[in-house]
Amino acid sequence: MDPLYKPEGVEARWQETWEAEGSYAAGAGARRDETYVICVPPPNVTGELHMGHALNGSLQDVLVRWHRMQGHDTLWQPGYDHAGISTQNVIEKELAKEGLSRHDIGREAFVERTWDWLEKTGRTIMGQFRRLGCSLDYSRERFTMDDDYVRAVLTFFVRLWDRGWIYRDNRIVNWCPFHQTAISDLEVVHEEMDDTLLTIRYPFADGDGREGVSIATVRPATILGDVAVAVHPGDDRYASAVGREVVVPYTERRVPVIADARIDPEFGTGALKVTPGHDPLDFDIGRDARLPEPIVIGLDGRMNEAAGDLDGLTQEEAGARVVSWADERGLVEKREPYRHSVGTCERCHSRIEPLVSLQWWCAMEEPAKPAIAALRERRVRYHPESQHRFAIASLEETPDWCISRQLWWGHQLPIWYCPDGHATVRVDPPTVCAECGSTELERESDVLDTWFSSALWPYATLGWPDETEELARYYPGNVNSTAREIIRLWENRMIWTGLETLGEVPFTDVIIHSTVLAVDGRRMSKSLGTGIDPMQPIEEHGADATRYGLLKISSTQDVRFSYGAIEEGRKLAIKLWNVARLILQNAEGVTPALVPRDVEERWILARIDAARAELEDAWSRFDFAGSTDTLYHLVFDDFCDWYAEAIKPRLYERSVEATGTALAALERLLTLLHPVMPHVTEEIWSELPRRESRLILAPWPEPDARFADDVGALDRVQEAAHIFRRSGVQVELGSDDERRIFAAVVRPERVRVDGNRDAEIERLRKEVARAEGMLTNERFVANAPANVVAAEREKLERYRRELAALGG
RNA sequence: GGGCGGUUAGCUCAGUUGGGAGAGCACCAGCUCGACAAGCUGGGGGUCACUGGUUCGAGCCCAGUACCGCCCACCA
Repeated sequence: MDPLYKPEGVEARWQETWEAEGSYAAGAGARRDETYVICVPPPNVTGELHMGHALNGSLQDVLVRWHRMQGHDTLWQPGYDHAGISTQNVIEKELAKEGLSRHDIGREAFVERTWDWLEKTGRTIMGQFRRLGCSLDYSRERFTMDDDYVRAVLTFFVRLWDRGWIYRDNRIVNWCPFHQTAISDLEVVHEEMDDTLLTIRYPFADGDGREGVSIATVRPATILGDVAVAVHPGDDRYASAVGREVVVPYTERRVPVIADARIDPEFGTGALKVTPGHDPLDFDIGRDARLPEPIVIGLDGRMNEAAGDLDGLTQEEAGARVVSWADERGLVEKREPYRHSVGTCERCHSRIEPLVSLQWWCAMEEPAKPAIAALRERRVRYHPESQHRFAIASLEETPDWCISRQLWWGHQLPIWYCPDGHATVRVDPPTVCAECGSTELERESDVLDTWFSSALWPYATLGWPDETEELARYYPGNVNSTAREIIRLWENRMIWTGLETLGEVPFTDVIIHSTVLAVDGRRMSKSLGTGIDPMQPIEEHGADATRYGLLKISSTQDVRFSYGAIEEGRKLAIKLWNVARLILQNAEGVTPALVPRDVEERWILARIDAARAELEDAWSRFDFAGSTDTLYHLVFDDFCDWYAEAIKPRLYERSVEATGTALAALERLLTLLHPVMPHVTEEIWSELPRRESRLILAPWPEPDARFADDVGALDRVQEAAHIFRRSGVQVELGSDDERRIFAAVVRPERVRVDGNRDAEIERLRKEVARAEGMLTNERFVANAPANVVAAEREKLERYRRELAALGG
């Protein structure tokens, strides 16, 4: 064995070997009929691995490797999302470099070009997952634009259509003027912006022009689309105004003053100009009051022909014209600087234009019901619990879903129109209109929201809508793990679509993993320059160390990235490597044999078994941070500092029994570490004698009752060592074994003790006094649980013993 | 504005039915003997954010306050 552990070569070699030998494949090493299934959240096909992916990959891999070792038929499904708007954005930028727009080359060529680009440049993340050591079944990689996946998406659409949940309507949507498409609320990000809040008076139509209702606005251009002014019904200031008419500036249209309970009397003047065509709240108010919905801003974000002589102007220009018109007439009452949050497109950060347009929708009330029930009955559980409550609340208030996008990259809606406007909905292109028999059919040009296809991921990857063997075997799955912000976009939708198509929830547990923040506590983002490429620590310290470090910090909702945690992982890998060398250098010709006879042998096996139980408990609760602690102390404290030191003399004597047991103990240790640090453990495993199989497929240790009672076997020696090192007093030990271990580990002849015996006695006296105080407190003895009191008695005994040993 | 989380050693953070305040790193001292680009042993260092409450007993439970952060959100 190389005296130095060098992760870079070792890790790449095992990753290739495991994949080539089929250890990653579904069912590899299966010894039981039970299945264990996780599908990876499909990353954007254009994306690169970020720290969140790396954490999520690490923890899913722990679960997958752990279950594979338990002999389950394990499938970890990889793949990519076509990421409609995001990918189209990338290709449009490429085109722009050549001075072209998508319209210059046309839809077909654009889609062609997207595929070409993906062929050459896309799909990098699965390679990065491999480098992290993630044991996904890469042979089953799927893409949401694969032919059969497309068929699944269209089949699902038709199913929803047949259910009567799909409808088309003119409603207010978030319009991105750059991408020229509608986007969902969930794709809108709010950013703080500085604006001017204008207070403008709308004079009464039947007055002298000096009286009226004043409104507040930051978007004066939308005044052109005003159809009313609304006030709160209980607002005394405006009680007499309701029912009268006011004149809209510039357009000089007369519009009514109406009352609506959604108005906040506290804001601005307490009166709202109602622009149903360009504001979500106004839209709702307008629909309920049956007001017209004029649209004065076009799809390009500029004023349109409905804006009259302002047609073609930008909103800024039009707004300025309207304001100066009002200013000349003394209608502008106030201009205040105003900082507020404004919706922007999450991809291009253009200011979102709310406008009314004709879109396809999916009604959500009915589909959500079974999902809400499933969550309430805990057929699916979100972890942590707080996210479970959030997920239910999100489903309960899900608005109808705008599923159409005016993009070219994606799943084109399976709807064909005849010249009379009848819609025929089919998976395969129809030849005649279902209603009138016309053969002149034209397909809907819109594509589906990207999340519509991701919602089918757990079963479309298994061949649905066909009744495949895979689907029967691997659906429903077990776990899904993802980021918090994606609960509504993805998790909840997989749950309701799974119930709709297959009648079962797609998984039983959802892990909402930590958000990895930058070292300074801010979010990691490209624009802030706070992002850290996970490939960097992997190259520097190794994948094992990076996995360990990420898991260690994953305890709370938001965690700061920490190089320290990764360095700790690196230390652990090196320590493991070196202790393995110690044993293997002295194990020539010896085979592993689990025949523990001595105190320290039974003790280490008991410690390992206790750690096994702790790991199982932690991982089944999805507590990954806790498990790293267990592993670190098992290796450093128990295995190296006590067990290895205790058996060293026997190793050097080439004791076959001691060495054989050491090899067996090392095997168990490696097995427990493998899910977190697969590479270094497999590398050591491959050096063990008579080792044909791979650790990745080795059985997870069963509980071993033989050692259950031996956890405390070394207690007396450890206690004596502690006293000796602190005070220089050597305690009398009871057995030869104890004396032998004390001599081997503590090596009293080499310890120059400058510990303070008097200070130690003083410390122990205080402890004794404290324990005696508690045990003589009647209320404590009466109220405390029996085991607590017993523990306190034991402590008192021990302190007295130690005190006696010191002659105090 | 709403939801959630955080506040414990110089730093990063554990602390699972309320019962001796912990780890890693950093720092100091000693050892370094046939695994250890190091290791081992020991040590210093903390009003567990603040204020009340419940309890024999609170880092942990309850109420409130203050900061920090994340997510969500149509306040014109």
